Amino acid sequence: MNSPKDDIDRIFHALGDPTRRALVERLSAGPQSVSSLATPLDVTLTAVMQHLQVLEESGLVRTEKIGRVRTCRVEPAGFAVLQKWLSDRRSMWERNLDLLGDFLAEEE
Amino acid sequence: MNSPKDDIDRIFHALGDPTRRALVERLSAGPQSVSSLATPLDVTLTAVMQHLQVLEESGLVRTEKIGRVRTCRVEPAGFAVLQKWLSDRRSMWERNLDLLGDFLAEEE
DNA sequence: GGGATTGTCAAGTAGAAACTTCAGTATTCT
DNA sequence: AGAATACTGAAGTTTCTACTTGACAATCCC
Repeated sequence: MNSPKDDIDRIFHALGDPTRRALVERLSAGPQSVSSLATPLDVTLTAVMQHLQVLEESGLVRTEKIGRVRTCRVEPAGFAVLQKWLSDRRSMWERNLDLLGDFLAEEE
Repeated sequence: MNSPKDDIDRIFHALGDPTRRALVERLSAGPQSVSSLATPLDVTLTAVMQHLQVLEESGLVRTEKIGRVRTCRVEPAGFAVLQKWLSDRRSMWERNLDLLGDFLAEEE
């Protein structure tokens, strides 16, 4: 019962928050621990944890705890869903423009 | 003073709402009036108007009023910004994987 | 002109989301 | 063992957001 519709919902919701997007951007440069992610941000560690949980549930980020440190990294598969949504939209309106072109061509 | 950072912020925020995403998806199939967009949705016309305003401010949708009807259509340029953000992230983590590969190769 | 259609504006409300504090646990370091 | 580090969980607060209602304006149709 985990439809792709829900996936894309969670993904866009996750990226809708600027702090979470900043986390993703920093993780794109490479894996990091929770506290190193928190350091430059002016929010508490708890807040960062909550953001990471949202990101993880959306499938954009994967985390793994070893010893007492939890390492976070980007999960490319999540981004593939986003890329697909974008491509689907584009192909839709491009098809419409083509149809319009055909129509106009037949007019003359 | 309209940095690309703000652009991407508005774009992701706009798409973070499922109703707005539904509007975008339907507009991808072709231009529509506000009321025809509102009909299948179980929210008021006013709510749809508010969503469209957010979408327009984000640059994802363009609207034009002729007579009493406002026609809405997708604005591809807005999506290009989104596509670029996505490509930038991907190229970042791909580069990192390459570097990791090089490092591992030198190990042996 | 009069009624129906289509959209706009202002103000208010309910629920969601982000963030905080604080207390607690597991792990590592000395 | 004791102190420091890194995170976890529960609970409360505040700010934001989606949505509504109701009054109003412009346009179209008969």
